[in-house]
Amino acid sequence: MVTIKDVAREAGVSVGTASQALRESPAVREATRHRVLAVAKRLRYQPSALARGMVTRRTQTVGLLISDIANPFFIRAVRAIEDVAQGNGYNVILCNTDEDPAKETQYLRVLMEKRVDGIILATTAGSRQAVREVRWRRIPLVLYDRELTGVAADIVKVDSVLGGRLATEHLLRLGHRRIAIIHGPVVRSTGAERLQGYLAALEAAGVALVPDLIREGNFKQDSGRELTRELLRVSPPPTALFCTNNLMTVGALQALRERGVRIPTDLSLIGYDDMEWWTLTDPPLTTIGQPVYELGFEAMRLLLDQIGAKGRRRPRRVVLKPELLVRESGGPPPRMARPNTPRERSGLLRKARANACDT
Amino acid sequence: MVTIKDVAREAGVSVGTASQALRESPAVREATRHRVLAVAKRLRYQPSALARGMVTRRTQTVGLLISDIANPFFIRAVRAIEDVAQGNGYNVILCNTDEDPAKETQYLRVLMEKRVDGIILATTAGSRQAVREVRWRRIPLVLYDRELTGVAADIVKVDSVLGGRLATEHLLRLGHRRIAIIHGPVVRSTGAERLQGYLAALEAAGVALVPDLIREGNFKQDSGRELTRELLRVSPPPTALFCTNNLMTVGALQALRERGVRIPTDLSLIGYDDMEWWTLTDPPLTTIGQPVYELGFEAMRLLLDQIGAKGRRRPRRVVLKPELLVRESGGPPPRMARPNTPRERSGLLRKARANACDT
DNA sequence: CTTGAATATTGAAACGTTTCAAAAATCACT
DNA sequence: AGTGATTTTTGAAACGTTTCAATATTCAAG
Repeated sequence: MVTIKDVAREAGVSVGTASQALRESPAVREATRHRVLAVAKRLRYQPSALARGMVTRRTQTVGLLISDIANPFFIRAVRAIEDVAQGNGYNVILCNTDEDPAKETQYLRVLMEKRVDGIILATTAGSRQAVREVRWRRIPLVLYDRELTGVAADIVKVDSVLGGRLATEHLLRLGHRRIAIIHGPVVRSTGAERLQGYLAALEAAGVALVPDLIREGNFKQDSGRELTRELLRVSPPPTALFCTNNLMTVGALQALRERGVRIPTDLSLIGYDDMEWWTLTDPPLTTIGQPVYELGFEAMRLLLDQIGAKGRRRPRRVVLKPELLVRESGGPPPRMARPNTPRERSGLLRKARANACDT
Repeated sequence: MVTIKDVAREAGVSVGTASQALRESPAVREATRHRVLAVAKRLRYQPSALARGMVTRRTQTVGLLISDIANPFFIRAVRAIEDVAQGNGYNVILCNTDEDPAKETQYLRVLMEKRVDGIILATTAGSRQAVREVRWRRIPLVLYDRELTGVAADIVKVDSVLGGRLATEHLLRLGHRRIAIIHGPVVRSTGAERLQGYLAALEAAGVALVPDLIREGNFKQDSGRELTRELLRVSPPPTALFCTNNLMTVGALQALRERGVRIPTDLSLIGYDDMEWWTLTDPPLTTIGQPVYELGFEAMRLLLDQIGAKGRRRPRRVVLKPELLVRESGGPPPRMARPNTPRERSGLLRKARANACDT
């Protein structure tokens, strides 16, 4: 491994001068700088970020913990965060916690050991102790998307209560009263808030709650599929379903398709988060959209701000607004559309009838 | 920042002993070890990976460069690679090059500066110089998914010539003769190979090539959409389209939908790579599937093998097989269609008829 | 008790940088 | 040529670990 010592020797200068020259310090003479740079190039000198980090106490690296790398919602944020980081001379170490608090704790430890300059965290809410450690060490921290009670840190999020309300009100407006929800884990702030918005909207409309229609998923595809299957077995079945994140919505779509339930004829579906291919599904999906890029952008801005700040600032909050994106998966409830029996909605029956039609 | 010196002082031992104790070396007495560990915990001692890395010349970190983080194909590989890495005590730094050679070059430099123990690279093929540097420094390297001519390194890939042939033969078997292809950049080995498979299949079937039906995209969604629009303007239009990666296929779907082209009635579409939600599109898509998890798994195994190896081994190649996944987006070309009206299969028509039945 | 062997601990070098006070070289004036 | 000011360069400390030869301590046996 060729070190700065080799470069210095070869260029006939001291190590100190070589270091200065390589970092374009103005304190070194033009001629010397050229000589050193030439030698460095010839020897293929590559500075060690480890050594540099030790003495400068800066690594120009930030850690980014997301809870699901398969979720496009986070991926788009990664883009934004990377863009801003790159533009400011920072590298990003991306860690995927898979909604697993143990993994989150472990990654936080690794990032601290690597002496990152700051951390952006979409928490699973199960790693409070580790997060406290981060704060205790005065490592710049920005919470992303999800709150963490009891931890005073900067946060960037979307108003999920509003999101839950927008979705539910939309369904109410269409005439639905039996509205099912598959919400996320209530320990995650997003899970709790979207549910809260749903409840608030129903209450405001004077619609009674049906506990059977309220199910807690885990923000992953499988739970969306499984819980939708369960909901379809409830009697009488819901006329509308609100699925509170994108992956669970994909799962719901699978279950609905497998049961032959027509959207929105038999059931209205509203999802959460926007995805490119949701205009390609059958039918295109009505969802709650979130300003994802902005979210990531703001998170990184806040982090840089903390890194640059002298003392401790008081925590800042950035709360963005979600919006309702109406496409074609919402419609009036079945009995309002047509005066036929509730069984009408059975997928099996429909298929049977469709076949009959064909003959 | 509390260092190992503080721990040693507080525990009444030398720095050397403290170090040993913390790493559970058997050369330190039980009692001493306990004392040191207790102090470390109390002081919230956190070792510095930087300092450790300097002296051990190991960082227990590997770099993973993928070319598009929005592409589920790579994401699933990331999972596999992370799983294996984690299981062997390694961390992964994930870098997204966005199919941009400049970014790739830059990331390779950063990873070398960070002294990662190895690199897994899905190359854009535009960073040959930087990759040579990696080899020159004897940093373990595994090429992933894509070849890089002139660089002798381990590689894990899928046989894309075969993939291209399987797709094309499937369309030929359905009776198509005007088969369009949107292939990837021929500078990427995957781009070139899939095209090659397509050409070989056509030639073997004695079907003349139509240059107008052969278009080069960039593996991103936009190019899929744009090129599909162009293909639809060719006269006479193709009866089938082979889209050689998943994102371009999404783009193609958008273009087809926007033009009201029915699949497979008006046009048969075959994509590449499997995605969860491709069973949810209208219609479910026939594609070439690749053993993604295995691909990642093998890549990390090879890398660990290199890291553990003494001297230089001769490069290994792992080539996996793709498979044809037949779903519903392929059918006979329009004029060969069954005696009943081709429109029969149209999604719109189906809906209309279903509604008619209901009344 | 001694003694020699076995076990545990110490202390210093090394890893590759940056930083900065001090020394050296150069420059601009007499 | 001498002087003081200015610009360049040097050399060593520091960053926080690991490693390992050298020393110190403990143990078992006589």
